[in-house]
Amino acid sequence: MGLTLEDIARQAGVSRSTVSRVVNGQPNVKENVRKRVQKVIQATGYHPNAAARMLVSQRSWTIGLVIPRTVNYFFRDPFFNYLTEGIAQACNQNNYTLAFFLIGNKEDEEKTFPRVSRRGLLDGIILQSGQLGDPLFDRLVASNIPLVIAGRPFHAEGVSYIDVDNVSAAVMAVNHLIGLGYQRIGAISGPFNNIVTQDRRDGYIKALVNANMPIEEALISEGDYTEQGGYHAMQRLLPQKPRAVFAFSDVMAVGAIRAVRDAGLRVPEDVAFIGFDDLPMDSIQSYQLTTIRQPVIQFGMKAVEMLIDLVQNGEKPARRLIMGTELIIRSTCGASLKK
Amino acid sequence: MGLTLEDIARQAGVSRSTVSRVVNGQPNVKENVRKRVQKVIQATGYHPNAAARMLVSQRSWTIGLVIPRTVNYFFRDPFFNYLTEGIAQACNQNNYTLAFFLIGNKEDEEKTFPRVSRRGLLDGIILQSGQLGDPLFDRLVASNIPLVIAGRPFHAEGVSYIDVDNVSAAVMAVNHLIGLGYQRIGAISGPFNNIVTQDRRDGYIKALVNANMPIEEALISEGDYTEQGGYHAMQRLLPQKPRAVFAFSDVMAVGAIRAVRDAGLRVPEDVAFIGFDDLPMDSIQSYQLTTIRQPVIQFGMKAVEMLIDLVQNGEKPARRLIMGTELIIRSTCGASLKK
DNA sequence: GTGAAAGCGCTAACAG
DNA sequence: CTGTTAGCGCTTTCAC
Repeated sequence: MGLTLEDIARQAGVSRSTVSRVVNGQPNVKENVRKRVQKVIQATGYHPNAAARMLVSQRSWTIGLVIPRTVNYFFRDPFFNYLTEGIAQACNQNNYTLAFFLIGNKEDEEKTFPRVSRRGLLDGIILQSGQLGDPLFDRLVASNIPLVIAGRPFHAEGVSYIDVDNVSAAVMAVNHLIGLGYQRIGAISGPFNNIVTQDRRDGYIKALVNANMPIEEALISEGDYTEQGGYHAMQRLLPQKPRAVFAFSDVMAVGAIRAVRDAGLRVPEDVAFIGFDDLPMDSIQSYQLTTIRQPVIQFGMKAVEMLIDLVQNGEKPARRLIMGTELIIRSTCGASLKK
Repeated sequence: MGLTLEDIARQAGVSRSTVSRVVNGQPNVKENVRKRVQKVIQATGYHPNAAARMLVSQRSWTIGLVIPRTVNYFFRDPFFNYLTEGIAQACNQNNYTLAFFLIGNKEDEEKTFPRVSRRGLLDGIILQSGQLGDPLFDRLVASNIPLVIAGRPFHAEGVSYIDVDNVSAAVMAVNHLIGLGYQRIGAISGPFNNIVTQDRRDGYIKALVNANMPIEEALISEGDYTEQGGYHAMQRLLPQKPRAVFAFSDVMAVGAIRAVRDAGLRVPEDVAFIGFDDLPMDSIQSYQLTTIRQPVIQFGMKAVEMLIDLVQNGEKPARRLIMGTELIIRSTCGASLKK
């Protein structure tokens, strides 16, 4: 351990530069010299020192993933597992290292922020955000380091982001229910201070309007993207006698279905359901949920690719990428009953 | 952007050395000079360059978390969320950066391994392992970088690790069932090639032996730490008519309980249950599971602290830390029926 | 207390 | 094609 270019150069009887060229696969090295150097590298198990390389090249080949726990679903929502998976995968493929920053509270933020924004450590940052007024968002934008927001931010001028087309996805979901002939279509939404929630709600309304169906506030029940939340939201919704429900997440759909069954009703015969996410979760599988599939892993990978683009080709103009979704028909929507 | 020590020094009318001392909070700087320098640093928003600091100090203040997906529960098991949370938290507190390596397949491994083991990038590594014959384990040990295994490894000579006392935990679980007077106590285990599984199984057997109860192979049913797996394992176990079951994870317990109910039996009146983990999961909450609580977040934090100890004080002798668990009594064990 | 100077290990002109 | 040289930005002796 502790080998340097110098050591390899000496052993191979060449100069540092030549070894450097070989290490970096550059041309302009005679084949037999290259072979000789490679042999020494092999034999010694030499690896170039990352810090030195970073310093001289002004590139760390590291990107940061910042997850504020205002997005406090980190614990519970497998969304983050898949997002992280996608990001990690893309980092691997592009030979980037992934630095992971989980920011819980204000104190964390103060301690961690300098590391995040310190030059030299990170080539760029992916921020998983979407919460209204996230203070991290402004600080990161101000810190002037290449930045990609995973999820459309509230103030999007000049910032690059990637998002799923939640509005269209919601329209697709509700259209599916409308197409099956259901009249009173309810929604179980997330917290309204959340941009994803707002988009899906917009889509829900848009689909109803397109179909000339009435919008009833009472048919929208606010959940919190947890199973419990879905259960209670459904309990509040039940008196409105919805014939079908669009739940803004599969997890909430499961909770809502439980509430329906506890009330002595059947799914989909009495209340039909469509969810959102389609992450392969153990606890959901048996429900045969009709749902909207988000390409979460792809989403993570694209975020990395966008960030690398920013790093290599400059941050202007800001990049945008909106990803599509897919309707997955299973049994809770009652489509099979109609045939 | 692009400020260097030199710039600050010039603006403050001192030398680089002095600025460096101020930045690093060293003594031997006159108070008024310190103030002056700090003011310039404030005003300019200067941050020292991480790469340069790494290079000269030979310390990256970065640790790597390596998760092989042989441990392919990453997707589905919230255990990793909590472990990661604990690790991230401890990194924050100690001013370390966390680099995250998710290694899926052989190809990933080949691509990523050089980055993991390259000197300069990482001060040390936490490996989440426990799978029999994990090739990463040997490579990492050989790479001679400070290493902590999260979970007791199969070959433990000379390597530092942290683990939960799974044997005692399982004894505690089964003793609880025995104490409630149950006779035929079954187990739903994980895959046998897994060291955690083996330990819990050993504990299960030990408790029965201590109580002079017979060991029946047929009462141990192999699951895979998923809900489905628990369901099917229970279906196979049901003909043995167990009066109580120790499931090696809460998720499997939930699947098993479903199987019991689908068979027209009641929990805990016909079959009592105790699980393992006690991670706060949405989909489990309503079951009121009696279980063994693992301190997963603590576990992650301790792993980081152990690694930092290794980095700072040398890797010899190897460190060991075995953490205790807690019995959480709720309703599935039937304890309340006995009163 | 403070500054000058050396050097961490590497890359990238620039000569030859 | 290959070697020499000059830094990247910082920490750290060592003088003063």
